[in-house]
Amino acid sequence: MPGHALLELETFLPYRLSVLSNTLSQAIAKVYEKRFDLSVTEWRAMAVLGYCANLSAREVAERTAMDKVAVSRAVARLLAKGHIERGTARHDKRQSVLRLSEEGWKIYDQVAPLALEHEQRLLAHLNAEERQWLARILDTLWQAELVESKR
Amino acid sequence: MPGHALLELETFLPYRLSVLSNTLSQAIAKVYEKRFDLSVTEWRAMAVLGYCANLSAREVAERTAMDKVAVSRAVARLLAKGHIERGTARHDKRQSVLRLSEEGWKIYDQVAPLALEHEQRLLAHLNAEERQWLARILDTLWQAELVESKR
DNA sequence: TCATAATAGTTACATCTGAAACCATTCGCA
DNA sequence: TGCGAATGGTTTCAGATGTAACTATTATGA
Repeated sequence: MPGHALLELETFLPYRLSVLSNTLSQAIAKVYEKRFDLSVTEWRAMAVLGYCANLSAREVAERTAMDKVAVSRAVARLLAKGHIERGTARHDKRQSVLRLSEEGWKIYDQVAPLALEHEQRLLAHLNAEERQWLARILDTLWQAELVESKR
Repeated sequence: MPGHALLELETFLPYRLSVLSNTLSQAIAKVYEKRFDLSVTEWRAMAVLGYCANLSAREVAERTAMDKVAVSRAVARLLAKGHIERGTARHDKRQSVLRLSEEGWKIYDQVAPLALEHEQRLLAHLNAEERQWLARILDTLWQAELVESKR
């Protein structure tokens, strides 16, 4: 095809990242979606609340990189299922205060190890040197892209 | 939180890949969605057909990592817009044969350079050594994850 | 202190998406 | 040959998603 730009998907970074990340996320998701009836957004919210309790919905959105509508819906479903509890911030009645319930913790304690295990299985294919480079490179790209996207 | 697994999203590989890849894809998509009225799936199909013409829908699906329903719909819309042409395989009447139209090429020739440029802008933040490591690591993870996902 | 703007979160609507059912064609094999 | 299974592709339906509009509350500043 003379005269046309050469865009080869197989070696195109955004494409490769996208496919890799999707198959990876789905592989983990498949497990907890069936077994615990949790969507990806729901699990993300739970994951972040398991790591840091008493966040507002906005804070959950920031930390999960989901938008506030997605968080609102995930929170509604998690409340309905009894996986989280919601209070209101004393100093600002607009803000909610979210945390895992007793039940929520039980689920978290099953899903989190699964996720970590999957990550380890994947990282096992890399040696120590490669892991360090990967971490470093992701940091750099992350920074660069976040700056770009805010312009 | 004693006794609970420590899953920190900020350093969790699948999560980092997912966020990075999404912001990256969206950044590029935003441009051609507005300017050329193309969805991500539509552009993916065009990209692969620009690189290799006369593919069947199934082959497009394989190369774009989209499922066949998504491809079917993207193809339908691209046909309606006149961006691609469709024939039938001589040896198998079930299979379609897809290629960019004259019009399609005109759009491809504008979007592909944009995408490549965005990739270059991102890669500019990495030095030669980092780029090599990244390519190598992605290869490895790609292989590993595809094998996993097919089990 | 009051009016306006900004923020937290929800709702409504239109679009997108995936799973499963579906049709047409081809393959495998007795 | 011919019949059941497999394959390529489309349609349907139910659920997910993003944008924009909305309510309630708090911040700002004349």
